This record gives sequence, structure tokens and C-alpha cells, in this order.
Amino acid sequence: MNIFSNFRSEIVQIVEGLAADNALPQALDLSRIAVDVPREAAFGDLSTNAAMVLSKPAGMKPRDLAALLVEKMIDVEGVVSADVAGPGFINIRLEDAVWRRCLAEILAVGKAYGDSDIGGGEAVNVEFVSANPTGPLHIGHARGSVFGDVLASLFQKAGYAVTREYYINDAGTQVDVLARSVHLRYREALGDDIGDIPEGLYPGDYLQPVGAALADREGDRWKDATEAEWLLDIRAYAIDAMMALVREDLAALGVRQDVFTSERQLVEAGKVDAVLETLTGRDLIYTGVLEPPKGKKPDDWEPRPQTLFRAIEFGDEVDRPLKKSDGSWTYFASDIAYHQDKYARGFKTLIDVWGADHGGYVKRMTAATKAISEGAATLEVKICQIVKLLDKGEPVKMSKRAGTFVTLRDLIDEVGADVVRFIMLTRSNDAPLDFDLAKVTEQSRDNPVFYVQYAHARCHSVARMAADAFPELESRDDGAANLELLEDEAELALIKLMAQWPRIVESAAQAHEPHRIAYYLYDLAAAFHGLWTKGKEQSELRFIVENDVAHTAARLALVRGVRTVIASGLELMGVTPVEELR
RNA sequence: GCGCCCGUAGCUCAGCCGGAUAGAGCACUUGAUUCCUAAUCAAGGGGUCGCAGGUUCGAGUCCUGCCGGGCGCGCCA
Repeated sequence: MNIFSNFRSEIVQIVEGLAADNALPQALDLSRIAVDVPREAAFGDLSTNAAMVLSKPAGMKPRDLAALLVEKMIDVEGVVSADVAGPGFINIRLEDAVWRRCLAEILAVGKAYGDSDIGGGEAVNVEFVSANPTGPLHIGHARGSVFGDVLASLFQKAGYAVTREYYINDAGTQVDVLARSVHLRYREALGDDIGDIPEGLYPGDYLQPVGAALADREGDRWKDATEAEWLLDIRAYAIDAMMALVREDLAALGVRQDVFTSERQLVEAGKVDAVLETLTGRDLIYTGVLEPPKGKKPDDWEPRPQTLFRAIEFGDEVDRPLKKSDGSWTYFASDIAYHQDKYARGFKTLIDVWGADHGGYVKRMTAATKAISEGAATLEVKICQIVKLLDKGEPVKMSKRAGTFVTLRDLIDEVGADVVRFIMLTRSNDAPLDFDLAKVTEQSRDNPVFYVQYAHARCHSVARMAADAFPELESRDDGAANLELLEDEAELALIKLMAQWPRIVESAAQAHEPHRIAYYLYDLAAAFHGLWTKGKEQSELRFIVENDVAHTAARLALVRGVRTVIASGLELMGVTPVEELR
């Protein structure tokens, strides 16, 4: 049940009824009608802009049209009053019973509350992380990982058929560098003195065990061999080892992707040649010479004929190169094939989650997606801005050589996966994020993870205390509670906030903004903490009322509702709701 | 030089398809604890929503120009 969308349907029916009676024109555009929560609780429970958005096409003054609508609205089930306000808003007040029924529904459906079918089972592909298989994930990957994972969960809860996907960039020059780095570690494991890691190779310690395992398995057969002899084998081995590392890191963060697509396999299966042949057939690929970028001309710039994709025709600024000078495909070329592959697998809605440093790449990829699907598929790229790692307000030095940790795994070991996940969603993806190691484990209102978890734990605490005070309540289910005993404004306000959960889920899914979940949970936690303290100041409002099983049962039902919604939200974020804080 | 993102309270940031008197936390001031976890709560001060135009019944939100910060800009991914 979603009170807001239900009521919107009522309004639409009223307008259509008036049109049928010729009191309003036929075929009005009703799409802009919205039902919201008024800014001030004093205005009422719901408000709608219907009269204002329809006034012009209806040829009526907003307030006159509002008055017409109000006449019908007061007859709607559950409505206490409907009033015209301001420029033509209609404020609606609902019977308390409506809100109590809402609570009853939350208790009945549990964590499924908030599930929606607006997705209609539509297939959505969310590609995220897609880090190069050259090392463990670092803190920068953490944000994209959590963002993509929770966005996918949101789609699921909103009724879409989601695929979580990881693109393995195992075909470029980076993985050759990886292979050489591993060969060095392999020789090291066999006793060679390798000295300092040469410039241009990966220096990380994490390659030592990879080299050692290789030495164990293969002996010294490649020790003094030429690169041509070992490159393919060691590269394949190293990529597998790195992907195993990445999967472990993702698992530690609670992320599990459905599909891993290998760039190399796309290339070897001829998918790149195929898609580019198709585009060539449509005259979207040509050989031309690009202008150097103005104002920032690379030192070694020289005009050169290149194989180019007509990205300009699809909204990009310049046409984009597809081939390197050595004849191999650019990353862009194989990425076109990859997106074509996703489209061919039936996805018309594609989402890519990228880091801020890839922002300059968005237009060409959306252009290419339009081209390969001939406009049938849309790609939306979500850019996650950088994460600034701090400790007590001071930036943490990100030296690879120094002991300061930078990997995702170290971060998880330090503060826990739940904290990492929650904090990564406390900002819009467009805004840079400060991740302060000291602050995120602090137990204060300033730390949203703690604040929300504390509210959830308090809900459990009340239940534990109540079980002692009223053992007979344990065997009773919430359905037996008389919710009419919930009369205080603060109690009803809490239910009204919970009633917003389904629309929060829907709007966050539609806007592709998982951070709204975190903000909502913070608000709900604040309302709950407020009611708690109110009970300290007015003892008749305490959840557990001495010698009054009925009131206690009703309030326990309310608390269970809060707990359900918070737990539902936390689980959507992939965060474990805790029952006790220590 | 061009493109993308950002600019909202002293600081860090929310603000849903344009909607009513722009919100939260921190910091500051004051108050609440024999009592379900005070790890919390209540109240108060604090704003030219970067600047200037435009569209609209209505703009923090949309459009244009400018200013400031970040990221990126042919054969890295």
C-alpha cells in the first residue's frame, strides 16, 4: 500500500469523472499531478498540486478548480477534510484510522513493506566496479561498488529484473604489465635477486604470493625464457589470480555480481569486429584526422589519420578513435562491443557506474549505445565523485609504499563492511565524500550509521524489557493489539513517516539515487528517538506502561513497525541491522 | 580553450517531475537523566540558495551568460 499513489489515483478518478460530466475538458494531461506531504504538518496529511497544473488547460482559475475538486474529495473514504490553500493547493487531512491501518499493514507484510511493482519486471543492467584486474580493490572502488549494488537492490525492490554486472578489462596493455610484474615475482620466488621494481611495473606486495604459487606450480620453466614464451600463460594465470582477489574483496563488502564479462573473450569471439563492421555498413565509421584539443596541446601531437566513430551524430563533441597506432582496438572500441553485447542479451536500460576520472568518457559511450541499438537502448552513466579518506579531520596519506592502508580490505578490517556501506551512501554520488575513520565509528548523532543502528537496537531493547514486564505479551501477536490506543500526535506522526517508505523506495529507484534511503532512515531514527525521550518526560507516553497491557501492546506494535522499516531500509543498503549496541 | 560535476547557515551537506514561511548535523547558547540505553532529547540564534538576466501563476530547482572549485581532454583503462 502506498497512500500517496492511492490518493493520486483517487484524484485522477475525480478529474475523469468531472470530465465525463463535462464540468472539465476531456483528455487533460494528468501526468503532472502530484501528491506530497505538506511542508507544515498543520496544513494536513497530504497535499496536491492538481488544481494548479490543470488550471491552464482547463481554462479555470486554480482556486476555482481546487474548490471543484475539494467538493468531490471530501467524499473519499478516510478523508476528514480537504481545503484550498495558497495559490491553489489542496490540503487533505485523513482519519487517524487510515494511519493505524497503515501500521497494521506494515506489521502484516514485514520487510516486504515498501516493495513496489513500478518496474513491471523490466530488465535493467547495472554494471559497476569493473576495476582493472591488476590488483586489490582500493577505497575509490568501494564507493562505486556500494552505490551500484544498492542501486541494483533498489531496482529489485521496485519491481525491476536486475542484473549486476562486472566488466573485466583483461585485454589491454595493463594486463601485459601485470604479467611482467608477476614474472618478476616468479623469478624472485625462485631465488633471483630482482632488486627494485622497475618503473612501469606494479610494485605491490600482493603479487609476491602470486609469483610464489606460480613457481610452485611451474618450477623454473619460464625463469630464463623469453617473454614471448611465457606472456600468454602468465598473463592468464595472473588475471585469474587478480580476479580471485577482487571477488574476495567484493564478498567481504557483501557485493555479489551476477555476470562477469571478459573483454578478452569479446575480442576473441570477434564481437568487436562484428559490431564495428555493422557500424561501418551504416557509414558511422570513417578514417579522418582529429584536431588537437585547444589550449592543451599534447607535446608529441602530430596529425594522424585514424579510424573514427561518428560520435558527433549522437551528441558528442568530437568523433572518437577506435584503433591504436599498433592496429589493436582502443578500449572504446571493445566497450562498444560490450554494450552491444548487453543490448543483444535483452537489456534496453543500461546503467554504468564509473569513477569521477571517467567523466570525460560519458558522452561517447552514450552516443555509441544510441548508435548500436539504433535508439532502442538508453545508457545512463552514474559518476561517483572521489572519496577523501581522513582520520580525525586530517587527510590520510595515500602512499603505496608507506604503511598507511588504502585497500578496500584494510578499510573493512578497520571499520567493518556495514560502516563502509552506510557511509558510502551518505552523500549524493555527484558530491565528493569525506570518509573520516575516526568519525564513522564514533557513537554520536553526528555519525548516521550509529544513529540509525541505535534506533533499531532501542526497538529491540524495548521488546526485551517488555517481555520481562509482561510475559503474557510474548505469546500474543501484533494483530491482537488495539491500535486505536495510539492517539498521541507524536505516535501518529511516526506512523505517517513510515507511510512514506514505499514512495521513498520508488522515487530513489526512479531517480537512481540510493542515498535517499540513508537520509530517510536518519529522519525515521530521529522521530523515534524523539518519541522515546518524550516518554521520559511524560511517563504516560512510555512504550511500556505499568499495569496496562493494552497500551503496552499497542505501543510495542508501533515500535515493531519502526524496527521493521529500519531493518528493511538497512537491508536494502546491505547493512546488517543490529539488535544490541555495546 | 572545450566538456562534465559542484557552488544552499561559520563548517559538512539534504532539498523528490518547478509549489506554500528553504531544512538537518556539527559548532554556539539554554534546558531535560530516581524512570523503556542521556550513546539520547527539547528550545534558541544563524540564509542575497555564487552573480546577472530570462521562462513561469510560482524558480534553490528549468534556460542563457559570467565568477569560483574539482575531474577530464588522440594510440590508459
